[in-house]
Amino acid sequence: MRLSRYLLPTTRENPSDAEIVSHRLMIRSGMIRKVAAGIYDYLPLGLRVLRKVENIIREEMNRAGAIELLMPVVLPSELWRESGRWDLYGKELLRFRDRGEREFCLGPTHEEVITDIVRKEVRSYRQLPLNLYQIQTKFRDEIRPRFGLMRGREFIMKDAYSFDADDAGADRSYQAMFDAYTRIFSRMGLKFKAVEADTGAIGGSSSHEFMVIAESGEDEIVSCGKCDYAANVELAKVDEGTLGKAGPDIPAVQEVHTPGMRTIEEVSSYLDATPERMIKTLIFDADSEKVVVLSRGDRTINEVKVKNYLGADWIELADEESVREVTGSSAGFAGPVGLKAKILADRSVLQIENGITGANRDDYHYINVLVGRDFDADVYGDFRVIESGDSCPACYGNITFSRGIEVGHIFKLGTKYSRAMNAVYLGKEGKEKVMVMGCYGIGVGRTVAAAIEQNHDDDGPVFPISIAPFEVAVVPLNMKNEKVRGAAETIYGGLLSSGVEVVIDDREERPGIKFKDADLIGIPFRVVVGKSLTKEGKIEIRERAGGLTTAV
RNA sequence: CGGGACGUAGCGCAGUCUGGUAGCGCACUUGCCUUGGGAGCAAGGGGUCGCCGGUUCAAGUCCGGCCGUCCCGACCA
Repeated sequence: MRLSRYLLPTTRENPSDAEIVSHRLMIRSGMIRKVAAGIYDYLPLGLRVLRKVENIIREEMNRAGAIELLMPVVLPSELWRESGRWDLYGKELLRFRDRGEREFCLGPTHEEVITDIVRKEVRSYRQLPLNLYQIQTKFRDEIRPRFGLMRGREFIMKDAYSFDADDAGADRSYQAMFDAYTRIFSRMGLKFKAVEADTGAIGGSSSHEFMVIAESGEDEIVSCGKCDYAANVELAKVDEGTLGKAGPDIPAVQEVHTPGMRTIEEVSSYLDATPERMIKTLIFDADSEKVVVLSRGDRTINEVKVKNYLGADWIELADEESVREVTGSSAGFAGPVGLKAKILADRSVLQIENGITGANRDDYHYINVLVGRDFDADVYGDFRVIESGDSCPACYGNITFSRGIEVGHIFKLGTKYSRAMNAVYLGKEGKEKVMVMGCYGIGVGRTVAAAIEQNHDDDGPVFPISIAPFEVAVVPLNMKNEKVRGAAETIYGGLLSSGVEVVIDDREERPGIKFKDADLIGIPFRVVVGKSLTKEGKIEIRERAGGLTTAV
């Protein structure tokens, strides 16, 4: 490829709307351009990197026995109604009608469609297991798209779906994908970690996220230094250790005046107590029911755990009106004493020997509150977020926290979709059985962004050769010098005919611009033809990563 | 959706407070010069100042409405 004939709109300035490195560099290097919020053009250079990533994914999926197909982007509402997700998926599902007023949506994921295919085309246990995948454009109408390709609304995703005769088979399929993902991200030169994760809107029994370790990651993960436990903090189990015992001689509950004191900090400092003595009381709307959740004042309640415990489809912190409905007071004065509601208590509450909590009356709190004596929860369990200071829930080792970018997510779906949509097969014994499913996604564009987040310097991305847009850049420094130009053309032609992905920067630009651009687009090797050729008959080969230069 | 900010040439910005016929840097075109880390000189081209309405002799600037974009939060694969 000749840069003089290529579309490579590099910029010197950072775009004003890009916050993180990968977004800035993808714009500056001319890989992508924004069309609308969360919607991007892939310019030629960006597309080349995208294709590299896709091809690695494709090779490893095929190697793992998965089969590629392609499903539509526009999906009829009927299939989504069958699974129940037409009503549950919410505003992220972009819906519209065709000229005949039939309802459609843009596909955010394809469990329904693939299950429809398989239930129609697969009849016998002899056809199982089956793993089908596609690499295709998805649309999710995100509340807040951000960071370029990191969280777009339209994005390219590899999604695979496995169908097995039984749980044991499904476990094997899951493990095969786990291994394939490990190979995929390794081949891209990424530092990553597979962590236990919540299944969210996709559902199913368990899942792992593949996290590329990077400070700019939107997810926080916890991992153990001693064993191989690693999990997303939104799901990581908390082992509370030894629980405190109620003190025997706590005086009776007493109401105290706390005018305008709503937060843990305000109340604890007003009453000269530590936050550890507060009983934090939050009201949630979960599906159509209202639930009270308690934790120690210094702990953070984990909505995901509450939601999963309740088996709810959605959950949110109750608004002022709902809080008053449940407690009779405004937010900030809620407490479990005397409350008639479903109460879930994190076990950290059991450690409080002499508690302080809201009195369910504006401007009043209770002191001397004792669990079991003054109130009792319906259940005591793990409802809080893991924090530094907690120990590993698997081995009690020390845990560390880091941030990650979720580039892949694999799920054991069980029979959630196959049962709802009647995807059955005839077993050996001639009996009809429900297929057991798994699904496996990789965000292709996000993986490119993650690779840049993890590997870059001040001048641009440092791509590993496996995903670089080109392998070699031949850079003649003076296009007017016939000798320089001729040698560069010879090298370019030679590399080209031996199958190397090579560009020649044959633009009439000065050396500085050519060097900066070569670095900015992240080409792993640069062949410089300049003065050293005319003076010593040498060219230079320079590695983008590390900057090692060799004269040849 | 709550909070905050922004919208002026392809990009980055000034001008808006205090109304008077739109400017700077980069990029682009032409010429000269230069060729080892985003050179220099000269001459050019490029703008419905986000949109609609209002106030005014006069609106990029003041007022109202709308749209778009970004950040924080909530939410989310």
